[in-house]
Parts: sequence; C-alpha cells; structure tokens
Amino acid sequence: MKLTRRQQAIYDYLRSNARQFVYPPTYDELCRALGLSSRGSLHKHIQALIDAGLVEPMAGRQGIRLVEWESQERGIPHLGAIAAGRPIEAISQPEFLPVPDFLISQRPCYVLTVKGESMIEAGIMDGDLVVIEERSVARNGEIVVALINHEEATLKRLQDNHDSSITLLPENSSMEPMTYAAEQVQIQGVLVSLLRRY
Amino acid sequence: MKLTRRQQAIYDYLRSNARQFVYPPTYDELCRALGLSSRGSLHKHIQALIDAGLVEPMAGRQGIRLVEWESQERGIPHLGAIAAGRPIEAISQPEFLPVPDFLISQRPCYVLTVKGESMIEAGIMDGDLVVIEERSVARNGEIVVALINHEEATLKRLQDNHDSSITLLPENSSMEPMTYAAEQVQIQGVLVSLLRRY
DNA sequence: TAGATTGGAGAACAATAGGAGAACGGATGG
DNA sequence: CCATCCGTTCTCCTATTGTTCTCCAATCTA
Repeated sequence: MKLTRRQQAIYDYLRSNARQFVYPPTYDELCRALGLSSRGSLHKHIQALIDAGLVEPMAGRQGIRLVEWESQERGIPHLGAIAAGRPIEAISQPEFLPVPDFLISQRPCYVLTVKGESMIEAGIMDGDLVVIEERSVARNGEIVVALINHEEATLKRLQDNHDSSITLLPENSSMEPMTYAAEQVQIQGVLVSLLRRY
Repeated sequence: MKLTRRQQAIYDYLRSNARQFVYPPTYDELCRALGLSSRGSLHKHIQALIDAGLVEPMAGRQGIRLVEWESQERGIPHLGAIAAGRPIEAISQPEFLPVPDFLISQRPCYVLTVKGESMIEAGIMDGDLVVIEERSVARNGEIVVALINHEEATLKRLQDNHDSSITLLPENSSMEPMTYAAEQVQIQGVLVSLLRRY
C-alpha cells in the first residue's frame, strides 16, 4: 500500500525524531510537533501507517501511544557512505546503530561511512564511521558534510570566507583546498563524533 | 509488556538514583522523592515494574523494599588516561560508558583516554577514547597497551622481532621506534575500537 | 466542470492512566 | 501488649488520551 504525501512526511518525521521524545509521544504532542491542531486529523494518518505496518500502537491501549516500527533500540540510522566528489552512496535499507548518548547530539543524527583519505590528518581514516548532526548551517572550522552543486557530497573542514565564497579544506597535505561560491555549497550536517572498529 | 509513561519515569528514576539510597528505599521515601502522596498509587506502578521483570521485591518481606534488577548492562569502565612513557593515570572512581556491542569484543574490555600524539598517523588523536580488550598476548601489527619495565604504559603498534626482542612502533614520523627485550614488555591489552567526540 | 481524493478542524465519547486516601494485617521494638 | 512502620488492597475521582464523526477547503482527476 502506498502512502500519501503527508503520511510519508509524518512517517519520516517519526523515524528521524523518535529519539527526541524521551517517552513515546502522545497524539497531542505529535500534533504540536507537526503543527496540527486536531488529534482527529493526526489519527487518520497514523491509522494509515498502522495499516501499512510501518508503526504499531503501544500495548497499553491508551495513556501512551505509538512506537517506532523497529521500536526497541532507537538507534541512529546508518545511511551510507560518503566519498569526496560523489553523492552519498545510500544503503537501500538503513541499519540502525545503537550509538550511546554521549556520542550524539540533541538534534537528529545519522551515521556515514567515510571513504577515502581526504581527512586523514584530522584522524578520520578510510572506513571510519562518523556521526553527523543534521544541520544546514555550520560555524567556521567545523567539519561538515557539504553538498556541492547539488550532486557531490564531501566531508571537509568548513572555512567561510565572508565574501560569498566558501572554502572546503581537506586535512590531507597532498590535496588542495577548494573554493566555491556560497550558493554552490549546501551544508547537510556537522560532524559530532567518530567510531572506528579495528 | 510495555510500560506506561509514569512506569517508565519511575523506572528511570530508580535506575539513576539507586546509588543515592544507602538502603533500598521504602515506599514512603519513594513517594516523597517522586512527589506522590499516596503509597497506594506508587504500589500500582511498582507492581507493574515487578510484572515486567524490571525490579524485584527485597527478600526481607517488610521494612525494606525493592532492588534494582542487576542484569542491566553496566557498560565498559573508563579506567583513566594513557600517555606514552607514564603509568596509566587511573581515575579514582571509574565511570561506566555504555559502549555498543559492535564496538567491543567478546572478552573483557575497558576504556582509556589517549594523551599525546604518538599514534597520530594511525588516526588516534590526543583526547580520543580507545576501547581495549584485556589480553596478555597480541599478534604482530596489532596496536597494544604495553607496560615497559613494569612502570611505563604506552599505546603502540607491536612488532615481535622473533629474537626475544620486541619493537614498539609509534605512528608518528617524528618519533623513533623503541626496541626492548621481550621480558621488559608486558602486553596489557589490544585496541579494539576508538571513539571521539567533537 | 463535476466528482473523488487528500488534509485538516473541532466536537463528542468511552476508556483508562494516574492519583488520593482509607483501611487491613504482618512485623518489630520496647 | 501497645505503638509504629510498611506493604498491600480497596474504593473513588479526574484529566488525559485514543477514537469516531461531521463539516469544510484545497487539490487532483476524469
């Protein structure tokens, strides 16, 4: 069964913001978060998600509400791999990693696998997992996921030149910094932590 | 069985404040702590937690109350900091970090904070947290916590020269490998993963 | 243009989660 | 034996929550 636009939006919201709610949200809370003023309206959408098997109601029939589909471990989605100069290589079905709280921020996060050596001098190696906070603005010096010309994604240190141009600095002395017009570069997230398995 | 909001909140409270109570708390004490004025109300919630197997009543049937369910994952102990050339600088009271399963090994592990830059070319920076598997033997090429002359601890890559001598390789081109007689070097653990906060 | 679909507002309803408070009975200590 | 303390059980109450309905606007579609 196919979802309507709004149903998809609500489902996406639940998936990416499940972590924000300490306890499973009530309809009222979701309404507020989604900008609705009627529980009845929400209920129709949620019901559609339940019918589609994407969400399930809480066991205790009331007082509390629904739960994310793969409820239990509210992990961070591992969305794919990022290699300098290419779009993010998405995994078809994101895997959810149980990243501990002290390695994530308050806002929605996701995990990417780093491909390549462009940040090697910042201690970010090929194959490392990076936790990225979803954000469209960043401060100078932060390491960001940037989308260039709406197609290439890359992980670089940000340098805002304050003249409508932005320079992305690799941390690899064999690579050159690249400067772009500000409108060519979109910030997609900011590095908050790093995980590496040996 | 899933918990209601209040049950979850009470359970969270018990988990995070278990240490405050020298003796297991009475219902009255819990009521005061939780802002309740009726033991009866509390009892309903506690009973739900008992049914869910999250808490169990004290053996001594009366006078005392419930006990934290011990099976909760405690996490990995953060034992202190390791700086090349010094003993491990222990924290007086180890903090337990909830490290996810995919970042630890089957055997006992602990966490150290890395001080210094001696492994910087292996992507291990000053301030990083390293998860170490407790082990007294290691293979060539593994990164190990080694104790030298029973006093200096250091994190280095291991090279067994197979002639009763061992070389510890820093990953920093401005530092020199050090070679020791095999009996001077004790392996204390092997690096299994790395965590870094930005 | 007419009908169907989608998305939302708001009222009304039934169920219960959550709490208050009283009472009971076992245990304990003097 | 009495005074307490403490877990337990009971009844009663209320605000909140999920649910169902009806009504309406905007958009899509034939």
